[in-house]
Amino acid sequence: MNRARLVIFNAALGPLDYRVPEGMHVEPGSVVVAPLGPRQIVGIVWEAERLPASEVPEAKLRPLASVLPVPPLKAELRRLIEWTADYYCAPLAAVARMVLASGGALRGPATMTEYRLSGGAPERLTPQRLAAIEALEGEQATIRELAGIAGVSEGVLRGLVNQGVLEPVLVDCDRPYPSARADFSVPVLNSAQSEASKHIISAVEEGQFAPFLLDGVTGSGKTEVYLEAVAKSLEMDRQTLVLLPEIALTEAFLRRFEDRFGTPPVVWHSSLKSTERRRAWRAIAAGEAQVVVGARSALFLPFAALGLIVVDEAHEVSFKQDDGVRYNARDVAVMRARFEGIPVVLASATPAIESLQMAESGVYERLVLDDRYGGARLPTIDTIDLTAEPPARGRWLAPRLVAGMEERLARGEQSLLFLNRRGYAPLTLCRNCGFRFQCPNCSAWLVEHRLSRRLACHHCGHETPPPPACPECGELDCLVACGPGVERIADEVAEILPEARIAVVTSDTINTPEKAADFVARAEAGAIDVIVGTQLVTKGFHFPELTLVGVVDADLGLEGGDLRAAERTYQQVAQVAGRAGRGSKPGEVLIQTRHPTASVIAALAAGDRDAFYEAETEARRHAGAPPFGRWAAIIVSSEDEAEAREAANRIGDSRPRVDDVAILGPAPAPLALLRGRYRYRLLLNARRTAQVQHVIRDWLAPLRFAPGVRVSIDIDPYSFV
DNA sequence: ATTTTGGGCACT
DNA sequence: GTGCCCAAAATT
Repeated sequence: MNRARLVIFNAALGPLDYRVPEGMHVEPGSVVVAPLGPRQIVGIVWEAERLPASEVPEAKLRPLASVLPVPPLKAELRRLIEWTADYYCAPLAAVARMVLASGGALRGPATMTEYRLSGGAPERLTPQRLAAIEALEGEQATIRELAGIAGVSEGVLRGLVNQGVLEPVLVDCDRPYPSARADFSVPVLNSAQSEASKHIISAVEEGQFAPFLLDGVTGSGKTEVYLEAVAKSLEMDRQTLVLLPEIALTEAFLRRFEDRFGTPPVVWHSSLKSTERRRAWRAIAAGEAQVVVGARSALFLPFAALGLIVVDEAHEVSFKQDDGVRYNARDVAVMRARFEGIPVVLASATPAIESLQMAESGVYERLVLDDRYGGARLPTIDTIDLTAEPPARGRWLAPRLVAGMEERLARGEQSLLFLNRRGYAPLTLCRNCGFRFQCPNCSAWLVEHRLSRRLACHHCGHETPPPPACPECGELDCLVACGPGVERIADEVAEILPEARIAVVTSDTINTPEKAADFVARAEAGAIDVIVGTQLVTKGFHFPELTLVGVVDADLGLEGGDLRAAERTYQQVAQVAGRAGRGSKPGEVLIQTRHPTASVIAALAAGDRDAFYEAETEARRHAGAPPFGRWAAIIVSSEDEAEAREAANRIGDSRPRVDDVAILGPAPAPLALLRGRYRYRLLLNARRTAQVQHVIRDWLAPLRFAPGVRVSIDIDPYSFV
């Protein structure tokens, strides 16, 4: 009898054995439907031959129900799933589910009915019918489309269908994507660019695992470099995956891609509609999608013939997924490239310390672009010490920054103010009694948003309109906003420069691809004088008239004791600084800070990247932080505070003694209440060589917790909330 | 995760 | 005996 061992889509259950009925063919990777209790469930065949018949008695096996009409998952992808589950301590089923993210695609081709002329003649030839028959010669489309082509009503055509003049044709709804052409518009690269791209291109030709760190200053033309490698991959009929951190602002990238290859790439992100998702998924699995540009979830797509992976802005924190399976797409991308035997390019102007370290130790090949493209110079950077040059009372912008903006406005140039804080004010309190608006579900203040007239929690989405009176003391009109957000900075700019045209760019205002495209178009056309934005504006934009960048509060990211705070601040400020002076006019960057001598700020001001990396690398080495040591977190949460604490304490009490692993906690997590769940955390700091995952698995395996208690493991954590 | 089973208990 | 609640077991 044929057995198959399945990974079924149920995170709590391990692999289960089934009987393969007579006449059904399955192989490892086949996607099948299997009975589980009273339900039918999707699973992936993990092993199909040489299965030990012993463990589960044959009589207990139920037969597989069906094989789904999709190509079996390749061994390389199954290996990636196993590695990801193993490394991140996640259930195999949870990782496998990410691969089959398009439920619709599993059902196979969706069809729709189109019509074409059959050659027959209608019983009565009315003028409309005659016109339609003449107009539709050689056409095939849906009734609606044909009606448009022929200029008659759909009713006329339905009449022709009834009489057999138009015949139905079943077609696949998922139309093929237009072909990208490697030779559509070949750019002229400067010598540094062509040198770098030569390395990647020859790796694509060789078709072997080869990791690259494409390390180029902002504006140096990294995209052109890797697009030439994409062109080579296209020529070789291999697929390419380009991972981008924020899919919301990829309009500009898609346009560049289209300019280069004559057609936009296939896009993949979480807010695709189900029909788009199915079309993309099937084209990727069939090997027809040539280039896929996607968010981190695209990493687990079932490419038929992957030839190259590019991770653009590889330092970006958003590549780390922090719910469900907690994985870092940058690192998994390198593993996928290794399993597929293909090159992978990590591109960044501000690489993560971990990536630089890999390059320095020779694991990654480092390709450097030192100069800006087209002779543009890097901007001059200066700090504004807010203690010495304070803003006017009730204001947040120092006089020197204001003067700079006035100058730019007078010259018809653009300014950009960066503040990584959405909304109007991060805290609202009552002037009378001191009441502070707090989220009922999270340990966080509610952020006032004036544009949308609401108080909002940025962690759980809780929203409430601002009340006219204090909910505590009942005093009317007593609420005061504390601290600045981008909306408040925009208000301040409007007061100082009443004639300036201001754009607020945050995920609240730019929340669709259309709005993003509109913003870019207006900024390029010079219809915006001042851009006020959050991290959304730190990367990807190329506005030649933008000559002044102001960092409103460079100290913001340094608060809170996050392990990567210094690195993230450096990256954000360096990236946003890189928006200045990208055209022929020189750029200037002014960084407002209360700690101008802090090493991060000083390095930024001196434009001394190496100094920052050296200091930060030393600090990491000293702290046993990545890449010299490893961190892991165990997060315990429950809607019941006592249950969460009790579970965390039980985990803490049974901690193992391991030489190379220090275990800290449990302690309330920095966000002790998040989305209505109380959270406790244990932190592990291990030597690089320690088997942290084994330690954690062995530690937690025997423990059982109350229902409603969730224990999640975060390997290489980024977010320390 | 979801469904089934079975024990304990109150009630008839 | 029956119904009900909840915990434990099973799901191949």
